[in-house]
Amino acid sequence: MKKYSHQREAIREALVSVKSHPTASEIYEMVREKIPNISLGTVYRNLFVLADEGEILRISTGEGTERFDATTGSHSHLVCSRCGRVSDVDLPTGELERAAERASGARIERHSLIFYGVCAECVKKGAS
Amino acid sequence: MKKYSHQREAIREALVSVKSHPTASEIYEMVREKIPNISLGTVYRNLFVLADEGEILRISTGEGTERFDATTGSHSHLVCSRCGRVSDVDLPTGELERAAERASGARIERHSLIFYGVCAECVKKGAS
DNA sequence: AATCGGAACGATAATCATTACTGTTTTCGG
DNA sequence: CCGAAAACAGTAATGATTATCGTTCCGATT
Repeated sequence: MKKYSHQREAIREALVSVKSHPTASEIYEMVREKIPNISLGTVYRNLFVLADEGEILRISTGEGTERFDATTGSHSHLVCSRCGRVSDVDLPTGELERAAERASGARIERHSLIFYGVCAECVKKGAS
Repeated sequence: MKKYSHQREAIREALVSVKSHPTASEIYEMVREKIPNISLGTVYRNLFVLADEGEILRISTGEGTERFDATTGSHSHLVCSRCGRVSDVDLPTGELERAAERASGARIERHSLIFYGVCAECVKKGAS
């Protein structure tokens, strides 16, 4: 049976409370303010549990570290090559999976769409 | 100045010779048959050089290890949850980047689109 | 309220892909 | 052929993620 733990709840709340897409260690630091002696392993374990339950999203940007996102609705991500931030991009991508199934004959369950470039904020600051 | 090395050429040829999407160590093993004492570091270094030059593609599937692809044309990938293989999916995705630029105001340079599911081959074998 | 088995925890060690370092070898323009 | 730049092989270091293990907590059942 699945059990409630306030560690898991604190981790989820920490993630929900930010609009950014923190790494496991960043979440670890956030949660440490509530539960100072929480273990990094616990953070990882619960992030994976939450991701399996579909409560949060795992994002692999290919830029080093895994990131997590409390927004589970279908959306894409942008990795800024200038500031490194990962932000959300709202784009209707529902058609993509069906198109890919037609093109490949596979049974597709989910997808990950990540854009790389310079975010709007960094474009505003200085030229290229 | 950039210099020619037959290690780099062997690495590129090894990658071109397969339709799969090997990891750095798999490429290392392939190249070892031609250059038995090549170093794994050399493989990594040259894969990154080739990727920077745009001669090959780096693929981060989020399933542990980085993979490489000699096919540089715009296409997507499918990661099979049954057999683990990574295969190509030909899908016109040129519109995506423009749509994302409109939605986000960013200047987008490239993107990565990865599908997760059961590949056609595994669907044929046994039911779900 | 006390009990018990399973789930989760904290601490810590182990993995393992990727990077960094170092002294030596190769490439290639002059 | 010569020398500086680039690349190499070998190896050590890094750092994120995983695994282990003895202990603690949760919650259904008495």
